[in-house]
Amino acid sequence: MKIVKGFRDILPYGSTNSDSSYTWTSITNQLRDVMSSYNFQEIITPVAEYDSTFKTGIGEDTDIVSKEMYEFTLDKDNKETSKNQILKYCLRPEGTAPVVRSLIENSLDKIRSVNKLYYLGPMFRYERSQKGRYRMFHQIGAELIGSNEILYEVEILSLAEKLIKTLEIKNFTFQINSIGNKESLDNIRSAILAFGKKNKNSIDEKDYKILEKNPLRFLDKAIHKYAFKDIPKTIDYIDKESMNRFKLLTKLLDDIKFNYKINNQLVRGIDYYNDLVFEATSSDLGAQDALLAGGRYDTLIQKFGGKSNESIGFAAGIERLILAMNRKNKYESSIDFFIIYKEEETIEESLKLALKLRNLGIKVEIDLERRSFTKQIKLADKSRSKKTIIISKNNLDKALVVVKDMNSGEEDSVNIENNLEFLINQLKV
RNA sequence: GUGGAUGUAGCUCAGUUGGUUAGAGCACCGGUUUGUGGUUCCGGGGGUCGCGGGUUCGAAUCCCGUCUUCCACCCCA
Repeated sequence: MKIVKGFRDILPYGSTNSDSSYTWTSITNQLRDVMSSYNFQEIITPVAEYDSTFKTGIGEDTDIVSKEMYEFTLDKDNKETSKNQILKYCLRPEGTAPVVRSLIENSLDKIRSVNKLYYLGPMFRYERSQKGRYRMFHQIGAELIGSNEILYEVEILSLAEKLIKTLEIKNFTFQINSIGNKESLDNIRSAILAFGKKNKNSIDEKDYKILEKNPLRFLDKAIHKYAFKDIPKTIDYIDKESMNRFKLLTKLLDDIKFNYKINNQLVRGIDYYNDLVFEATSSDLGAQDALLAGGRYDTLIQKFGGKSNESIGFAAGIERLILAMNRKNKYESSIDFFIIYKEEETIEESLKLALKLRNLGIKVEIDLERRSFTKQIKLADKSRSKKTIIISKNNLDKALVVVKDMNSGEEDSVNIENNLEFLINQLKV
């Protein structure tokens, strides 16, 4: 019995932040709250899709689709569908394409002219795993579908930054670039291709193949190996409108004191982007240093058969965000009250009180193994209870219990028959 | 897919040129001490030494294979 390679369990007593369920939920809740504060609403799509969603969405030539997808077919399908039509499923490698698929399928674009959506869930890519790169990983992403208003770009970038800052991640950098419209992309490609041909002798055979197949990828990944001067910059080839947009965006970002660097070599490994592309990296992560990445994708909805709908979005890797937080055991589970009985004969009354408090939504633990008083208070301490309720037979006859604050050591006597509110109020202090 | 490391108790690791019932600390369980806890002391459970072959009288230790995890390439979140 073994977990799938590159997949991970998240456990109740995990030793690091990313494999402990308590931390995981605390963090994802915080991220959700940020999305919510920008009024993005959650969309939950299935983990599996037909392969066409990603082939037309991301592009067949991308690494993600051509070699990293978990694809499978089911023999059972052959009986249900016509024999010459083979259904191919895949586990989703990213979130944008499914969201767009769902948006069109459910006519969300007709219900609202602008949709502000976010998703959070597992993604799957068949890659060699290493630090910050797993075959099953989680992304939280935002998609703003239905407008090319440049202020939304500001909003999206600010949202992305807010996610990072909320987790108190320190060493991060935003890089932005514009890759223009489709035409300018073609121009950039041919410019890089021409540049590469001119310098063919000084480029490795392997890199030259990348160059021929995907010039943009070469620009993004391989060019830093060489000390070329006059490398084509995307910014020199983009159309005038895109150029103006980009200039305006940088001005708006300066106005709100958003910290960024312009990287004219930055492109993305997914085909659907145009104009703005961006990426946030962390210097604390090693080789897999991208915390989040995204950009504008004005033509994707049309590719899926929807009406023209300009859009922008990004996705953040949750495991990487947690790694970049660079702190251990910051989040720890605790309980409100640990109920301790001095004499075993009061155990049933103690349990009754525990159940009563739990019904009020209070987090209560009690040892039901009839352990000694000393043992119980040690357990209370170990489970990080804020307070203990100490029950003894003498007090119980008068409906009294002792409430002890485990931090200060202070004790109060409380009447549980007519002053239960006192206990509850204690939690707010 | 390429290269390099790793794998001994739940965790972090010892284990000497192969030699008899494989160890420590932490954690866990029980007891003890501390006025009702975070301390002290004592005891206990728990390991097919990643897995499979091979060499040997004898393998955690040597050889081969395989798997896992990690690091880098690559790719990306």
